[in-house]
Amino acid sequence: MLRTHTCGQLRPEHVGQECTLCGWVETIRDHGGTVFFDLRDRYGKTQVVVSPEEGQELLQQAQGLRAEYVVQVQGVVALRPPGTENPKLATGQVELRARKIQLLNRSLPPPVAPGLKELPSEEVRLRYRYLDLRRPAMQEVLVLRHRMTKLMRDYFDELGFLEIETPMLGRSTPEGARDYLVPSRIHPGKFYALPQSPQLYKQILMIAGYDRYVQVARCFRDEDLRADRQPEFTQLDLEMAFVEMEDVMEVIDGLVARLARELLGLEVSLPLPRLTYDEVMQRYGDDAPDLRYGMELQDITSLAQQSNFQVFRQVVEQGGVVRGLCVPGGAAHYSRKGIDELTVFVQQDFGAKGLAWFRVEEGGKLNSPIAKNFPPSLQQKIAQQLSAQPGDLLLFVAGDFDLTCRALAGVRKRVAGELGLVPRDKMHFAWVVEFPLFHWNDEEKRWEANHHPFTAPRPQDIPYLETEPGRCRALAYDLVINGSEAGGGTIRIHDPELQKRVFQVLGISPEQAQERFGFLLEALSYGAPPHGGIALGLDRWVMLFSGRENIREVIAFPKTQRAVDLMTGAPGPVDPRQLRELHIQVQLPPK
RNA sequence: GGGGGCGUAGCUCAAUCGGUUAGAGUACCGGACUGUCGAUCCGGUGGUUGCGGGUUCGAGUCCCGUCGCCCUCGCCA
Repeated sequence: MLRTHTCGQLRPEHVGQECTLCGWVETIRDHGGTVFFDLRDRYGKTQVVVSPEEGQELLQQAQGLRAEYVVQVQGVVALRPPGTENPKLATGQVELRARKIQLLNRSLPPPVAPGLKELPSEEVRLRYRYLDLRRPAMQEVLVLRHRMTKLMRDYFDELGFLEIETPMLGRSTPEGARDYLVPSRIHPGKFYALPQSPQLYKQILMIAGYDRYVQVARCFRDEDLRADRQPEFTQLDLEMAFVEMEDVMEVIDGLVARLARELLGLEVSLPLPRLTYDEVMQRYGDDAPDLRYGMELQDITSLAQQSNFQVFRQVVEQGGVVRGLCVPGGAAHYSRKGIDELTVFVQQDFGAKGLAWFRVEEGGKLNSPIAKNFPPSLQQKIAQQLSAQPGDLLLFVAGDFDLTCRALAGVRKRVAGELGLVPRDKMHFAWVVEFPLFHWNDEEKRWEANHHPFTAPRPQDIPYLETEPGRCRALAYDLVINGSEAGGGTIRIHDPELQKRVFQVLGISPEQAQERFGFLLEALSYGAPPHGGIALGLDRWVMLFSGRENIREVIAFPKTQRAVDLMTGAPGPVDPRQLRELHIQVQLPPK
């Protein structure tokens, strides 16, 4: 070893000991006669002192050091002179009096480093990720990620789960997200697909009798990126045989409680709340609502119908709804200009026709350019239904139910953020259950699976599978943390006949089903046990538990919004010979 | 594919209504200094204002195009 201790280790008890530290030079304080510098590694910082008594050569060597040089320092641990202790450092009681400095490596002036007072742009941080990762904030989150993953593995190990790896090179299935493809050299014109999730393999494992499977699984989806979405991400994936919904949810409840306790020191009471899909869509317009604050949605369709406001009346006549929410204290916070911005927001982002608004005055009187269309008694009823207080702002969207959900959920999130209504120190966990099994794709005029085509319907809904697909609810459960979809799972279909019926509803012909999932249908025919599972978005969990607002902050080497790795330059061109071997001809899009 | 924001020294930022030689802090280079910890003090180097075009007597500033980064809608079973 090149060192005897780490830079976070030395304490008064080490005083007098000869020791050797290795690390990166942080700030250098050169007084001409005496030189101080902080030596840093991932365990902490220790002040090194170079005195003139140790000789001119050592002093000059110290004066030649620069930020991020790598050095080995041999010296004696000493108590700092009274009054010069540094309470900001864990090692601040002591210092290392250098006797010998070995320069292990130089560094160019770093564009980003722990010693710099200003954090550079994310672009610079990503280009020099190895420097960015030296910062304590990045180390903290990677340590948290490690601890969380280990706690998860320990927890499932205790419950008898086996971690089993599944292939990265699989087969493309056209359902779901766009695949990342890998060409086959041996089979010209054929491709593997990287897994979007280990879904089919884990079902096969259940059939194979490995009744408790878990995996920290890398997944790939070639879709557009977001603040909480990377093309390559990690799931804590698990599957259990001989279980019902509640069994899987209970296992995850236990995991949530343990992680909250071990990582955050929080006690979470179990079972976690269970809400139905219909309920959250009514109350929040969002299947993953942030339940740390209120501002619930209210339906005023019948009241709107009684008004003289043509916009509302027309929408209602055409079968639409009018819904809204009450922004506490919003009347003062949102000027006319601020409300205009919200209006543009719902129009541009969600396609709403507009945003109706009222300022609430004393006695439930509503003030707004459109208030004249609402008789005083109606104004009072509206104010009453939204539990509005003077000074509040009421916002309404009219349209079909789905549109009002999306627009108002967007408004609720945005307004809560702008008014600081989100208690950022709180954590809220909840389950959302009873999702529709299918949703209607209006463009392609067909039913699509809401989760995936292997999701089991509730037994009581099976009779309506063919007649009223929209009425069928799934044995599905999403875990929502602070308004983020943090995990989702389902009970799977284990009956090949039922699976065939679902394929039929989805417009997947028996031939197509055979072609795409023949192996699964076949496997289901060889004694498949009832089974179900869940996948947790590990990156999002780390985000939520560390309070980071961006998924790139919890991934060591993330990609930009255009899916580029700024450090390596991936994706990059390849040698024509490689393409020839893969039988691939590239046709670039016309410019 | 659509909407929005940003792009000036290695890094973080400034530059009035379009007006003189594009400034500051920090880093870097040189000098001074024996208890600092964002050391301090003195001096200095450093610019294709992302790129290309246009308008103008004159463009960092206005217009068009393009590239990059971020947020977002669509998309993400």
